[in-house]
Amino acid sequence: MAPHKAPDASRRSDRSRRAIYDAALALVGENGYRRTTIEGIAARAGVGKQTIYRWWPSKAAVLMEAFLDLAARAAEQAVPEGGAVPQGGGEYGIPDTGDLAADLKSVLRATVDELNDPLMEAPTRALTAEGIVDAKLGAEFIEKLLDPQLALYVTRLRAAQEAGHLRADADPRIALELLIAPLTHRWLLRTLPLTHAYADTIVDYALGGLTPRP
Amino acid sequence: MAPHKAPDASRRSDRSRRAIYDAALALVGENGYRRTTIEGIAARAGVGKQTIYRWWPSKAAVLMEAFLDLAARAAEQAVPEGGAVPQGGGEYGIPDTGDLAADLKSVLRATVDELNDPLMEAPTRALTAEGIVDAKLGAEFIEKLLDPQLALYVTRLRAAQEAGHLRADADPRIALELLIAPLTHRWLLRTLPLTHAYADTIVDYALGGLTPRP
Amino acid sequence: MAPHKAPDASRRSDRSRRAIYDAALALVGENGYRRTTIEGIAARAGVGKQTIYRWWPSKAAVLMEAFLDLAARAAEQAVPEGGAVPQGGGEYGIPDTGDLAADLKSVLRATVDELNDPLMEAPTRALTAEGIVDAKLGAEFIEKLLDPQLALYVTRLRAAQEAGHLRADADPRIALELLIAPLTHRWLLRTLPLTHAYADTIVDYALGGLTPRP
Amino acid sequence: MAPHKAPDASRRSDRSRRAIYDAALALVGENGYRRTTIEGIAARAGVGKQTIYRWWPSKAAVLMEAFLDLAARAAEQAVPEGGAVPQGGGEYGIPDTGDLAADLKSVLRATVDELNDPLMEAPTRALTAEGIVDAKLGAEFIEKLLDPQLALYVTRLRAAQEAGHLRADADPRIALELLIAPLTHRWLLRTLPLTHAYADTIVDYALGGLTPRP
DNA sequence: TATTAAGCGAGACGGTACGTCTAGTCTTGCC
DNA sequence: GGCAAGACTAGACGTACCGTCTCGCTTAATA
Repeated sequence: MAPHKAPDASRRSDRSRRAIYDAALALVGENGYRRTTIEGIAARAGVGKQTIYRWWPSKAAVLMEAFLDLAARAAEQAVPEGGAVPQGGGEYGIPDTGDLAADLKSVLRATVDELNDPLMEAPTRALTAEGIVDAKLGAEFIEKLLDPQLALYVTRLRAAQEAGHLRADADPRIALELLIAPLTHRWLLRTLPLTHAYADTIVDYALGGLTPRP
Repeated sequence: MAPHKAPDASRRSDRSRRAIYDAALALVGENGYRRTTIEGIAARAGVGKQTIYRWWPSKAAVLMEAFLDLAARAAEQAVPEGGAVPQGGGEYGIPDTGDLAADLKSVLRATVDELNDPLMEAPTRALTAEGIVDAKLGAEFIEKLLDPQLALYVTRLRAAQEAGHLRADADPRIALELLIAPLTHRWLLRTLPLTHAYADTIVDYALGGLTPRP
Repeated sequence: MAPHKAPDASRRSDRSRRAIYDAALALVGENGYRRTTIEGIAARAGVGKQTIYRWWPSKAAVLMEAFLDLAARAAEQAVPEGGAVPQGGGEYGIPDTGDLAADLKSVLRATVDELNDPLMEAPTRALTAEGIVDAKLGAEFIEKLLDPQLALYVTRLRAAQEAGHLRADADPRIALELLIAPLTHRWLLRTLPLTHAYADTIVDYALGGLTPRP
Repeated sequence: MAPHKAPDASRRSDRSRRAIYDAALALVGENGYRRTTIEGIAARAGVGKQTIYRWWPSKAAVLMEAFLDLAARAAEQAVPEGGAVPQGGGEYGIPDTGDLAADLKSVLRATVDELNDPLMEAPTRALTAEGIVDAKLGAEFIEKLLDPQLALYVTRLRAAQEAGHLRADADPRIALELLIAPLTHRWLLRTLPLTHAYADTIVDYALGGLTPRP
């Protein structure tokens, strides 16, 4: 079952690992995912190709880890020393001011900004596209990046239910998708511009429903 | 004046074109998009490589056209000879029985089935993923495949507005995204299973809203 | 039996072939055989690596052909237009002045000079060494380069036998080895300097024998 | 003052050294010199790569020492304890029965057998070929393996001169090459089979000369 | 007897070249 | 002039070794 003996992770060079992360992210940002090559990453990182092949199975896996590392470092910087460690990668809980609509709009607007950030765009698109085609990678992407963030919505929506601000019979997981999916849709498919106004509208429509209230 | 002389489309071999479509779809279905090569398509189609490079700018473009052709042929078969030609690729208008929720559920369930069809899955995913990364290709994908379908929703939702079944101040375009995006989200990202029940729930939530009605 | 389909030799690029010969010989001369790489040859020749791998099975084979081509071109230059084409690669018959010893000394001195020519040394050594280890290549080397030259000696020695200048019962093939082998030995193994005087002595010893004449 | 500190030979592991010899000879015999790698030798010997690099400058040097060790062990076995230790590697002096031709034939026949021994063939060819290209290694090869053997011939030939069986004006060193070189030539270049009969003929031709005796 | 310093097995590292594969261009000869 | 065929330049792929460099671990000789 294990045709290749695994390398000894305890002797792994941290310097190389970080250099590879940096090079991978930089190159994807500069040239796009397709034109980024493992040889290029190795050269830019000042690293032997084998050092990449030893630790990662594919270019996509390298980029994924680089991305996760980026998120983790961003998190560390945001919550300096011993704060209440958040669960997600980049989201630190959804505020609960008592006004569900306002709270959701605030978070979704932030998400819009994040998606529109040109620095993150190339690697995020690359990774998402890769995950769409490669189921294994996609599962990892979902598990490590997306699910933790979605869990925060579930928490907030459950609190809203307890407060009577959300229908008791609504499934928070599905409700959340009603809010998130339209943003993702516009961003991924580039159908129409992704704006704060759009985020607000989505919240209004989703919470209030589309049919006329009597 | 033009740097590359354009080929004379009138002398183009139809036999080769069809053979290339077939080979492309078959190979993507069998081996996945990544492992499908232009050389492979040419060999399978019994065609010179140059015949592909002469008429298409990229592997993705070949697949896209093959896909559109497939849809067109399916349409011709469905509406044999001189019927009212539908605008979209595979959707022939959304029924209007007067019951908006039922009509939407019926259409979205069909969409679920289509997305779950293993035959279509590989090329559709490949094309979508490619469009996510390659903006030009993505635009073509949206224009030729997605937008015509979405237009049908707009038509149906406007009719609903006129009938008073949909809020008059709701933007049909955004309303439609509330319905479609969650399905796309689950399918693309493979977060959770994509079922008829899910489609129904989405319609219910979207139309009725998430907050309690007084 | 033929796992790889052979390329079509009639469409082969002559320009590339010659460029590869030149690059191979130059690089071996400059850096030695070990440090000469196929990648290096391709780069220097301005040629894709595949063009080398398409036509030759190994670096040694490339060098061998380059060497044979060099010899052939030298031959063409030496015998301009329609002269009596010589059989060997670089030797154009051994003179027959009637004085066997003088003729042999003259030819062997020329051989000494050739072996001591620094331009030819590196590739010749490389090829010979490769042939010593690789039997197939060695056979080709012998057949195409060495045997034609040795045949000239056989011819001359037979003439000497007919003239009574060589023992009638001596095998010309073995006699020839008595003359040639000591030069080769010194050159290959670098035991002692290879000079004209040595060549003369070898001829004298071989012809006259080592035991005292009564 | 010394850029690289020399390793302390007194603490060297004899077990490793022998294991390396064995592995090197075995691998060259099995796979040939080219396909034998230092990593392979280290792995087969159960030794760290550095242990090889610490004590030898090159793969060829390892093989050379392994070869010398093999010869030495063979010698020890042949002359058990305190006998007159011979200088050469495998040759223990040339017999002097008074019949020069017979003595030389006997020794050259033994050499023929040695060269035809399939066990020794691969490493000997590899080492010789390496020495042909690498002058430094070649010099070592000559000094440690070839010259001691040739010295035995010089001794025997001088004795023959004193006994009047060899021309007084003949240079023993050159005479020896007349005898040895043809055998080496056939073996190295594989031109024709190397047999006892050939060895005999060489002795006859060399001693008696090629020209008719009056 | 404890300390220390070297050789050692192991193997990760930065590199180079391998031989293969595909991209996209160019050329030849058939239709 | 489009076409099938395929040779061409270019360059990335993933692998194999190179020679260097730690890492703990024995294993002397020293303190």
